[in-house]
Amino acid sequence: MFKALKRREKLRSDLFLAAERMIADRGLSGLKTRDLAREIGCANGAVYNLVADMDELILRVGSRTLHRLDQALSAAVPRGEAMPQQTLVRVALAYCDFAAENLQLWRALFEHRMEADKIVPDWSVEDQMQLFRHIYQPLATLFPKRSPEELGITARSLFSAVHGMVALGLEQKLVAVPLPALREEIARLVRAMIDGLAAHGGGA
Amino acid sequence: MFKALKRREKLRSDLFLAAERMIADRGLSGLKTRDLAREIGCANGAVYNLVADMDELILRVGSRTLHRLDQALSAAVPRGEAMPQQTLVRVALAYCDFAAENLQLWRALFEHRMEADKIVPDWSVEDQMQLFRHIYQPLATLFPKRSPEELGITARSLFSAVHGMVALGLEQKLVAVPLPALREEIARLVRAMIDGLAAHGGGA
DNA sequence: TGTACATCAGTGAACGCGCGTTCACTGATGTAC
DNA sequence: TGTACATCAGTGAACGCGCGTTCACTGATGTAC
Repeated sequence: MFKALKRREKLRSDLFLAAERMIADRGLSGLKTRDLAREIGCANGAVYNLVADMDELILRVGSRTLHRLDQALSAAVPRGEAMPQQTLVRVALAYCDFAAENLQLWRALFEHRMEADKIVPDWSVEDQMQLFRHIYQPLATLFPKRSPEELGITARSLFSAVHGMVALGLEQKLVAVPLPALREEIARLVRAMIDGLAAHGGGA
Repeated sequence: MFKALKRREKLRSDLFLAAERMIADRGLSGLKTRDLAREIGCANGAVYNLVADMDELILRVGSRTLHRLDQALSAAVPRGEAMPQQTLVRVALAYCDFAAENLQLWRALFEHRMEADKIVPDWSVEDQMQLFRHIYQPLATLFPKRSPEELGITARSLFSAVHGMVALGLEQKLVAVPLPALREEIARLVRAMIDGLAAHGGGA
């Protein structure tokens, strides 16, 4: 009974690792149940003893990716960094770097869509919320007078803009921008947005 | 012979219109050959007399969308607008509005991926290039000293950032931002980026 | 320790569905004489 | 004007592939007595 439980756990984590590797190598659309089963050494039906369906599996991998991203963003800001502007620039660049180094896994976070009726589990939503603090907190120190709602919107705008630049920058379609140039552009964007906010305030 | 040609032309444009409506209603993944055939009143095999395959059809619809976008952006700038900053803000907002009003068609532009080996036809690439002038030209008047390469990168950055805000803003996931607020944020972003550029120059 | 029984992970063939694309055939239209 | 023939758009059934998911069955593991 002990052994059985252990085995089950082992197989389960093997499954997650295999799925992660498969997405990283071949993209989200390259993830196939039969390949996974072969990879972890079991019949393809057995996958459904470990996981309810593919959606759950993808969300689990996504969760791992988000955690690693969280760590990367934390690591990017030196302990005791006093300037929130600097922090935001560093976080944005770390985001860019993470996306570049984990291209397919990062893309999978945004590509995956659940069927409309199925609800995203709480733990998955929580993972996403957690990350927001990397933007929210520096903004809050930078603009202590602003309301949480204003800060929330600003944080979202900042993220959206940076995300857009990373997404199109890494696409390499049409005009190919080399990574260092992209990083420079992102840093410039973040500084400009912060300056703009400082100058004109949060209201209309 | 005349009649046959006419009929063929008619059917072909019916096909494009039906495809456009179908994408607008149900999204790119809701586009099915059998539905199209029924819609335009022919057998499903006949679709392949009008168009080589689905990729071509989607690109054709995309082309129409890009042209309408082009017109919308042109219309957004009053004749004789002298201030390029204003122009850029207007263009960005018009982009946002167009995306909001043509949500699925606009999404289809970015969702569609051809198989790696197939090449995108020239006329399709050309459509995309054309649009860039709405950003490039105001930037060129604003910063007459900068090289075309610098301006190209700046234009791309500006577009990416605005596009990112529109894309995530219209997604309505997690935090839902109302459209007027989104527009305000976008205007702020564009102004901030321009100011930032004016202040710090184009180099590193 | 041994026997009978229960449980449940594991198996892999088969189900089921979706859907783009092909193809042998038809029938209407146009051409040649 | 009429007849024989050629062309080619149009037909719709069938091909082919991919692939998530199910399910009747097996066999190993654990429990009861």
